[in-house]
Order: sequence, then structure tokens, then C-alpha cells
Amino acid sequence: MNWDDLRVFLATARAESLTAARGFLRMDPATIARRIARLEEDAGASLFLKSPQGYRLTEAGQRLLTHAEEAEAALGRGLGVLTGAGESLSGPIRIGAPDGCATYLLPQVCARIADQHPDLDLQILALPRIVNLSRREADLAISVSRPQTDRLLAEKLSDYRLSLAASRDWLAIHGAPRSLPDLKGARMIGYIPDMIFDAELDYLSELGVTRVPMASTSISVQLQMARAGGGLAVVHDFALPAAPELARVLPDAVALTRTFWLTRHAGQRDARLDRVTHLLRDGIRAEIARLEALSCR
Amino acid sequence: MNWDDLRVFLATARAESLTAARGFLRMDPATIARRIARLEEDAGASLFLKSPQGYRLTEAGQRLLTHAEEAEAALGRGLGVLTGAGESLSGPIRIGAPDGCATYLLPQVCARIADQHPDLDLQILALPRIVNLSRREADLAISVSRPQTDRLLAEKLSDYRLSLAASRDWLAIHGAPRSLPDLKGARMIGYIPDMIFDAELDYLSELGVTRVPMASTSISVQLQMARAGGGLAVVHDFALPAAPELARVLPDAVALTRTFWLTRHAGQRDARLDRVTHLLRDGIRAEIARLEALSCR
DNA sequence: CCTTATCCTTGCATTTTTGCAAAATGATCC
DNA sequence: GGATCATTTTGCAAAAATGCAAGGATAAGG
Repeated sequence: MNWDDLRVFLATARAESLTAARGFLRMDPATIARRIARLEEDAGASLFLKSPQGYRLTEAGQRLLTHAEEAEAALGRGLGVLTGAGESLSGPIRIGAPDGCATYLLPQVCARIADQHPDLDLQILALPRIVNLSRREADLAISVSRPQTDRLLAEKLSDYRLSLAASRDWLAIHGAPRSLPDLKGARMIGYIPDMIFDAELDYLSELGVTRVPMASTSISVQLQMARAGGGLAVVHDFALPAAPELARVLPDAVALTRTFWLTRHAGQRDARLDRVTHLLRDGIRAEIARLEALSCR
Repeated sequence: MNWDDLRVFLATARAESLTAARGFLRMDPATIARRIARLEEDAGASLFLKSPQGYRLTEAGQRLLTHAEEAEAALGRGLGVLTGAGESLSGPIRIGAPDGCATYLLPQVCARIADQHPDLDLQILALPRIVNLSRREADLAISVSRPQTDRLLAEKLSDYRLSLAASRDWLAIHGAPRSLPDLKGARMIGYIPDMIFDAELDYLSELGVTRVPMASTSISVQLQMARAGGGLAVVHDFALPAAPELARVLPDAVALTRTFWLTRHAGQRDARLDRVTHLLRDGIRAEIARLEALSCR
């Protein structure tokens, strides 16, 4: 068995397609496919569901993923010790992110990273639009949908959940909606409909809501509106621990899930960016897991 | 960087030579050398001291070894989950070992293994001679010197230490020797000189001792002689916790170190034997470390 | 319902890696 | 002190892996 096939496996699992993994591995998709086929043969199990939509992990693949990531961490530490990569990072890194992520996740994650790398300047770019990496607006970008360009490397960061919520005061006065259709007449808080910059953010249409009497381009403003008793809003589960006034509404009927993607240039490899990417990925995953557990559904 | 080079690194580190690693990796020594060279290039550090005596780890190599072993463990778990290797082992495994190892290490180690694999029959062959694997006397053999045959796979298990010791009673009566030359006239316990089956066991010659008034082919008998106040004996540090009557003599002047090697056939690969080998290696290493710490010099 | 776009797969020329055999290198034994 | 031994290293042919380009399959959009 060839250990290197696991490196290929890992990159493919994260990129969720051969074509997307190409940039990370700097290998032809055909080669990646053949190596995964060999790995599956060796393992005696199917690791991916292959389709024209990409490669998705099977259950067996998910089990392997956990261990492959441990191995990666160990190997990273090992080589880190040798190449002197234990050295502290420095210089500016600018990260673009949607404001939910920028407000409720990145501060803690970046603080911890900055703590261990005092010479690193972390700049968080929170804009109500998609950050344009090609124009060098940032070094790394977090987005809610996967960029299509071939010149960008996109890897899956983490899934996260959203819930419909309102302040307990508001619910006491107006009563909680009993079913999804009730939402049509309810006082909804959301994005300004004609300024939604990514289809993935159009939660309310998905719930059948047409009118949005209170709106903002910023999810944190929306959250403040909800805390102040302005109505019902779709908010990130990971933001809920910061808003104790809020209570979930129709938690079973509203089960929204989205994915954060981490993107950077496909240009020449940059060891410093590699390391920051790694730290960011681990940090955000852990923070989402922590906060979602706190906000336990 | 190629993860598979780390698999090669690991095997070579354990075998301590390209030629010996050949059997484990089923690769030509030339290939192994080239892959290690590539790994060193990637790591930017020299990992082995190469000589006609074999490959020995440098300090950098030792640091990497730790992490590579962690990675190996993670990968092993990962593939174990898939290939259903989590299943319990069964059938007989016969292990040949010198009696010091057979008496003071293997019982605990084997008990723990048997605990987790109730259908496994572990047979410990303790003989006052080198176990002959070629004649199928055992499936695995532990030895104090490295077998030379090409048809055997030998890997380094662990170093261990030996000390000169005598019972406190005996020391009170006869007095402790003050220096190495004193040993010539002292009452020594050791192997029967013309029945020493491995040059590595000839500790007493190394100390300049010529006459052995109390002798046995068995180190555990020698230890009992020493406990009973029969004189001075060279005993394994890992046996000392079991013999509280004994006290070290000239601990600074007598610093003997030996190595256990684990050997098996170079024939076709056997997954079951692979797994037992792994368990045994980890178990013995841990047990030696534990006992030597207990007997703290 | 057809078109389009996006992805995975297959066939073939090229590059890389590997294995074998021979040469070189040091330590050890007599 | 010189031959001998087991080891690593180098040169070259064979095998394997890789990249490229064309073919094929599936979902979304007009």
C-alpha cells in the first residue's frame, strides 16, 4: 500500500472533485482518479461516490478521513520540526469573509492564531459582497458558495447550520408561528432582497417568504434587529450563543445547512499561506463545532 | 513531498540498513536509498548517517521518527477500520525469546495482547540457545544479536540496559567492590562460559572477569542466585523491579547496553503475523521503558 | 425537449521510477 | 598489514506512473 495515495485521498475529499483537487495536488485529474482507484483496491472498500457532479465521500471514506487527518497532523508536526517551520509566522494576511463568519467566528479563531504568531497581522475584510481574489482584494477568501474559476483553489471548510429565531419577548407578544405557511404573514427580518450577493443566502425564498419588512445587507445587523424584538430572522447557529435573548422557532421544520468554502489563488505555492490556511481551517472547524454544540438544537 | 517516502523512512530506521529494509519493503536497496535521498532533500535535513555498517538515524531523523510513528498509527487505525482488521486475532503464534525477555517482559506483554484477542494462543519458547526460525521452531524470534541470514526479516525492537547487582545482604557481608579490577577476585554469577550461545551475552568478559564460580544457562536462575546472596551478577535493568533484594554495584563503571531484535521469515507476507509483530513491538518497548523507569538507575 | 456546461473516464506518447548487476567503500579478522 | 566481508552507490534497461487529448455521461437551463 502506498501512503502517498492518502495524501491524494485527503485533498480530493476536501475539494470534493478531481478537477478541484488538481490545483492542490498539481496532478492531472486522470492521475488522481487512478490513484484513488488503487487506494480503494488496497483498502477493499469504495471511498467515493463518483458522478459528473464530483467525488463525494462514502461512509467508509468518511471513517478513513478522520484517521487520514490525524496522520496528516502528525506528518505536519514531523516535517515542521525538521524544516524549522516551527518558526513564527509574520507579515500581513488579509482574509475576506461574509459578515456572519467575520463577526462570530473569525475574531476568536484569529485571536488564537495571532496569539501564537505575534508578528502576524491578520486583517478581516467583511464586505456585503463576494470578495474578489483575482483583484488581490485579499489573500484568502471564505465564501458560502464554491467559486467556479479554474484559477482559484477551493476547499471545503465546514458545514454549518442556520435556524429561524426570534427574541423571547417578541414571541410572548406575537406568539410563535405554528407552521411554515404562518411565516408569510409574520414580521420577517432578512437580507435586502435585491442586494443578496449570493444565491445561497436567499434563505427566506427557500422558506416561501416573499415580503421582508426589516432588512439589512448585514447578518449581524439582522441579528441585532431580532434581539431587539424586531421579528423573525434566519441566523447562524454558531451566532446563537452570543444572543441569549433569542429562541429558535420551528426548529424541526426549518433545517437549513450551508457550507463555508476557503479559496485562494492557484498561482505558485506559498508555504506561509499554506500554514495560515491550515490554521484557519482547523480553527474554524473547531469553533463552529464548539458553538453549535453550545447552541444545542 | 511524497508521503510514501515516510513509509520507507520508517522501515529503514527500524531495520537500520538498506539491505535489511529490503525484506520489509520489498524494494531494491537502491530504490530505498534514492527515496530516502529525496526525502532528505525535501526535508532539508540529513536523516541518516550512511556507512558500510548500515543506516543510522541522525538526531533530525530521530525527531522525525516519533512523528512518523504517530502517522503510522493513525494510518493503521484508518485502514484497520476499512479492511475490517479490527477483528480479533486467532490461532497459535509461537514466539522464541532469550529467557530474560521470556521471563520478565513477555508474560505481561502477551497477557495484555491475549486479553484483547481471546482466540489467540501465544506460546513462549524460552530456550538457552538461538531459536531456529528456518526450521519453523517458532513464528517470531526475539534475539540479542541481529541474524545475518537474508531469508529473515530483522527489525530493531528496543535497546535495554544491564547492571551489575548483588543482594544487599551479600554486600553487607562481603563489601561492595570499589572498582572494575576488584571484580576479578569477587564471587561472580554468570553464564556457563562454554555454553554461551550468543557473543552478546558474554558480559563478564567485557568486564574483565575470567572465573565464574556460580553459573547457569538461564539468566533467571542467575538472578535467583544473586537474590539468594550467591554473589555478583549482571542482570537486566527491566528485571530489577522484580528483585527488591538486589542493589546495583558500580552503576557508573558498568553501563552495558544491548538490543533486542525481532525476526521472522522473509517469505510471503502474512497480515496476521504483521499485526502480532506490531503489537509485540509496541508492547515490549512500552514494558521496557516502564520497568527501566521503575528501576531508576 | 434539446442544448449546454461540467465533470469523469479511456487510449496513447512521454517521463519518471524501479530493479538488477557491477563497482566502490570502509571496518574486521587473521 | 592485507584479504575479506557486508554494506552502499552508480550505470543502464525495463516497468510503471503520469499528462494530454478525445470520448462519454449526467444535471441544469432555454
